[in-house]
Amino acid sequence: MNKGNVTAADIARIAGVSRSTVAGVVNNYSYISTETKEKVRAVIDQYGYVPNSAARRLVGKKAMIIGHFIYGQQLHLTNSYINRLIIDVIEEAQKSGYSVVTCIIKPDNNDQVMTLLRDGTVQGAIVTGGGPDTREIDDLLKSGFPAVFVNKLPETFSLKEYRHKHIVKSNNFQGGYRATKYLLDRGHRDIMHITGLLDRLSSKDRLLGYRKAMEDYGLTVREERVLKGDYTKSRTESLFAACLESGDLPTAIFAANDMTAIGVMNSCSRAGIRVPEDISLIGFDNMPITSELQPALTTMSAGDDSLARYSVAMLLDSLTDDSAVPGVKVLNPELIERESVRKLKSPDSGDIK
Amino acid sequence: MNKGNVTAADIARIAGVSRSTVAGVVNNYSYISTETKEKVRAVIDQYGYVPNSAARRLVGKKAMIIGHFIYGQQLHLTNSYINRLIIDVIEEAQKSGYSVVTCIIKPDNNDQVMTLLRDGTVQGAIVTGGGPDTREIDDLLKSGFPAVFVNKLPETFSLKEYRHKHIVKSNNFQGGYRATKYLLDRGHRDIMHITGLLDRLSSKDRLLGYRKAMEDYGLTVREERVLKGDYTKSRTESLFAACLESGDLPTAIFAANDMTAIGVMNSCSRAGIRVPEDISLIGFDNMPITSELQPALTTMSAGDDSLARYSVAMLLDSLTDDSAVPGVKVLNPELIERESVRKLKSPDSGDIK
DNA sequence: GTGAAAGCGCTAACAG
DNA sequence: CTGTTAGCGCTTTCAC
Repeated sequence: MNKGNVTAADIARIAGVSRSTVAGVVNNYSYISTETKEKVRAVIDQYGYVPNSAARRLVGKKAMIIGHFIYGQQLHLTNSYINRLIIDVIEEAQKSGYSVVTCIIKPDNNDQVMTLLRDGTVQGAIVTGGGPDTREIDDLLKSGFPAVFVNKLPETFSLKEYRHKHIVKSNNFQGGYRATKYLLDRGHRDIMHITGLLDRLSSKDRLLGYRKAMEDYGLTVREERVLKGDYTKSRTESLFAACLESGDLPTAIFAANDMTAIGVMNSCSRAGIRVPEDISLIGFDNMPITSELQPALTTMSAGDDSLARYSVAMLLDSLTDDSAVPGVKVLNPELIERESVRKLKSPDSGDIK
Repeated sequence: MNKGNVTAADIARIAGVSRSTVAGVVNNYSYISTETKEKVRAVIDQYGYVPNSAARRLVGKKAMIIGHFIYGQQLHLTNSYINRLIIDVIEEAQKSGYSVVTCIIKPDNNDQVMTLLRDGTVQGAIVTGGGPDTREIDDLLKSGFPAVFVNKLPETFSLKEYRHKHIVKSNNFQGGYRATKYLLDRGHRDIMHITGLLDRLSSKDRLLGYRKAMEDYGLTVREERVLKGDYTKSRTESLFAACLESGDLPTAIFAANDMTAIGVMNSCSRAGIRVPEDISLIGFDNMPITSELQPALTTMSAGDDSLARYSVAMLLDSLTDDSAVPGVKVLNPELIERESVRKLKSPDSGDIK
């Protein structure tokens, strides 16, 4: 039909009005008569006219595009909650008429990202992910550029520099605490924790939550019960193999993420140890697959789509409303109760020898 | 520092040259003297000048943005290969300096997508997903707009209308055939197939491949051995429960996707049937989780990142090179051999009673 | 080699 | 209520 290059001038000529009238119709200005609007709109529809976005942006109109910038690579391998966040952010933004360009930041593509941020393609940014910050991008984000950080504080974070930014984060301490408390409440005393990468704040916090819960129950954590993992299944399995060999098994394990929990499940299965009959297990992240496992994994949910909901909402607010007050939204992980934890009849001796 | 609104005119003034010289430096034109380039470039770097993308697009420069349009919703629930494709496409495009706006097409957001396609935001489109086509978008794609369809042929597909489009697809027939043949080669004769949604071409083809393989081995397919599933775990489990009840189990099952295979695994586990000792199992899709299961699932890979590689390559080619010949790239699924299939000593009686 | 001028398609003042 | 005019920031002839 047409090649998509119908212009406002064309419409104006065909409809017998001026170019500004066409603009008025497109932007639905109130001072255009209803009949003119209808007439022009008919022509617009007929010719499939859509205002060129570059031209409107040039004259100061918003482009309705936000950026989602994710630090880190090998996303499908680590299979973290970020996979889900990517889609949730898109769906959430679309609901408000925004589109999102999702961008994966790697050590070698800073320039590309910088350009995207500076050349006006995106109006604002959602920033996530665990990789090391790149100075250039971090610097830019420190400027007045609208951004919300999701579960990510730049390494060089200082309250002063970032005070005009929004932050959405899950409370990993609380999550670790609740997970552990859940096990404690079900009678477990000898509880092992397999950590994630401890240079990540999230892992540290989950560990801290675990320790606090144990402490609150008057239990001392034996350091052999804290296995330093890295969120991967393979590392978990080698870690756990050593534990199996020693024959000194806990009654329950709090795994720092679901992948780790899966590693434990597999190790147990191979060793003839049953979950939850012989050992109870709780994960973290609520990966979609966890509900499909046998047994279904009890785990902590960082809030599912609420991370995306809040991030997008906060960003769009700050785009629309200049007076929007930057804020910090903390989401408390929720326990998803399934089948991998068993209630003990009477608490075992725990750490008290 | 600056607010990102440094303009070419600013740079020109500061560097003491004209605006067109700045443009010449930015675009690295050969007729600018090296010293001028260096001088101007220094100023550009210092002030962090980046040409406004809207302005350059307006004068006919490409914006280096492509769209990835995905029909369908609840993507994280069905957990198909599309989740991975989304990321792979982004990474692949970024390698060539392109950014991608990923867009999920739902029944109620056609307008938004139409606009994105028509207003010049994206130069080209990659189209995927299983949902019902929307006429408006389909129409547009039928026009001269550069697009590649990945595992998706519009319902109204006709070779003539789409002959200028690129198509990347996995050969599901071949995949079904190879999966079944693998089981046959390992001595299985009584092989069940649990299908996906049969209104999807992919499911139909996988079923056809299964039938053909059986036929090539001189076996007749008993129709009770073809269970009509819908790619979900829950449906699979209810389907398989009936089968378990009857006591008439096959020696091997070819599941139309990994989720279905997982459903079978769980059902078996609950019924005390071991995989692969009692029953062999092969899936389809090579979801990341399949390697982590116990036993690790043997499955068919649609080519992992090669879908994204080919799609992006084809699209970018057709953007850069007008004379690029549209083509169809068919990817043959590959067998990922893991632990869920057992080799039978001697073929059982199969369907021959 | 470099600068001046035109114009991409749109919107926003300002006249009428 | 509608048309005219002037840019938005950039690239690109075309003179110099």
